[in-house]
This record gives sequence, structure tokens and C-alpha cells, in this order.
Amino acid sequence: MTSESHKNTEKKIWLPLPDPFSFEHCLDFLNRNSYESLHEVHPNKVIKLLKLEGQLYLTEIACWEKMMGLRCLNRAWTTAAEKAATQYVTMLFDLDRDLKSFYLQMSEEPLMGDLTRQFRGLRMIGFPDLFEALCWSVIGQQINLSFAYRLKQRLVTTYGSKLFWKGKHYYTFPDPQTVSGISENEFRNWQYSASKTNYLQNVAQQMVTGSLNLESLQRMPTEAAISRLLEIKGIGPWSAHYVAMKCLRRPEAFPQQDVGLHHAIKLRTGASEKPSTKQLEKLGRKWHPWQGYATFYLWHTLIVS
DNA sequence: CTCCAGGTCCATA
DNA sequence: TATGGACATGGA
Repeated sequence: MTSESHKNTEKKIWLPLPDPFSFEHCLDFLNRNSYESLHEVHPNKVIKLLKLEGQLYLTEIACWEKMMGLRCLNRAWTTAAEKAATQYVTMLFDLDRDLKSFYLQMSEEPLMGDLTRQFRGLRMIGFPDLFEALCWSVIGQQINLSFAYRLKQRLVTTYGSKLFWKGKHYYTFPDPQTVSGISENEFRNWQYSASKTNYLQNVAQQMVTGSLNLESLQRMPTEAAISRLLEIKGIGPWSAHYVAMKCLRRPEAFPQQDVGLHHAIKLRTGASEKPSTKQLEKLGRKWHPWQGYATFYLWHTLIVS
């Protein structure tokens, strides 16, 4: 019996990898900031706490040849959890995407051609959880990324679900119900601005009531989904496109206002100024329908070099 | 010290 | 419809 349960705990979930796929490039992206509180990156694997079917699964994600393997460290997979975990990592690593037409379209593009070769197999790392995506877009507004990660860290380590494993705590992003109960004072003590506090409470509230949910957004065409997101106080054009890119996984979403994108373009072109709105619009038209993927690849240049 | 970070809202004209 | 200021904090 003990050997049987041990065997269950060791059972791996196997997923076929798309071609091309580079786990290494994906790990580089996941490892971009040392204040990240929602996963831990190792040389050949990433460890992440998942809440599936109401239970915590500390999951080790690794790749062999053409397969991705998921091992749960603290319990045995149930059938339902196995399915949910598969969906989760499929979204996280954008495994369903066929990148052939992206690479074909960009291969001769001055700004992108080299990147499609240098980062070949890099997938857009997504947010399977809509609430997390919205919160992160609000937190990231206007402030530098290191500070944004620290703001997130306080929220996550205080209110996320947690699991202690081999001397360390692992966390999930808190759910909307929990965040909607956090007082304004507490946010302020954590150095959240008054507006970020309001926006987060508002987003949490709308998720709790169900007026905002991933399923209905996923059913909408990209333009309609972005319009719906823009109705939310605190979600402007940048955030709406960011969420459409990283959570709804629309490759044509384009956070044109993103200063990181501007910086990356400036560095690559050697220009003395950041690109103008007109230049960005022109690039957007040229990259269509892969603006989001192009943006993601350009972001990647900022962490690798 | 000043300027700017993976922006957005609100007041004012 | 367009533009300017406020926002919290930290790094360059």
C-alpha cells in the first residue's frame, strides 16, 4: 500500500512539445527578476505551486527531448488535477501556438529577423489566471519593474495560499475573494498608491461578483475583449492589450504604449530617440497579426543582454 | 537634485 | 478633444 501510494506520487504527466520549443529561452524569461514570488527557476526546471480543484500541487516542470514532464512533489495527481495542470502549463508556455507563420513573416523584417533566429522556440509566457494578469498589469503601471515585483511579493506572501516544502515556502497568487477583503490601510502600508489600491479592490470585486470572467472574455473577438477590459477603472490601453496578450493569448494584441518596447526598439535601431507614435503604428501594421509576439520577443532582448 | 520607470485617471480649457 | 498634474518609490 505504501509502495503503491509512493508510486502514485511519482507519477508524471507527460505533454508533447510543439516544434520549435526552447525551454531554455522560456526559463530565461521566467528567471528575469529575483523578487519573483510565484515560481522558482532552476537550471533545467521550474517549480511552481498550483492550486487545482481547490488543492495545492507543488509542481516541478522539466523537459526531455520532445516532451514536457510535470511531477507533483507533495501529493498524487487526481484525474481532474492532471487535466487542470495540463491546461495550466499549456497556457503558461503557449504550447498550442503554431509559430511557423510568425517566423516566416518576420524572417526578413529588420527589427525582428535576427530575434526570431536568436530566440527560436521562445514562447510567450502567459498568465493562465485572469485575476493575476489584471493585478499584475495594475501593479506594473508607471513604476520600475523591481519595485513592482516587491509590491506583488507582499501581496502574494501575505495572502496567497502557501505550502512549506524542504525548508521553503511556495505561494499561489491570492484569489479575488481574499484581495477584496484587504483594507485600504494595509495596501497603503505596503506602499501601494491610492489609485493602485482602488483599482485592485475594484478588479477583485468584479471578479467576485462574476461580472468579469475569463470564459466570457475568451469567447469575444480581440477588439470586443479589449473594449470590455477598458471599461474597468484602472485598466487603460496598455493594460488591456497586455492582458489580451498574456492571458487571452491574442498574438495581435499590441501594448503600443509600453516603455520597455520603446526602449528595446531604440536599442536595436540605434536611434537617439524613442520611436514615435507614428512609427509604432507603422510597425503594428507591418507585424499584424503577430504584434504581441513581436513585442514579447523585443522584451526578451532587455533581459538577455 | 532631477528624471524616469512595462500608465491611468481626473481636472481644466 | 487635448493637455497637464498627481501618484509612491527607487535606481540611474
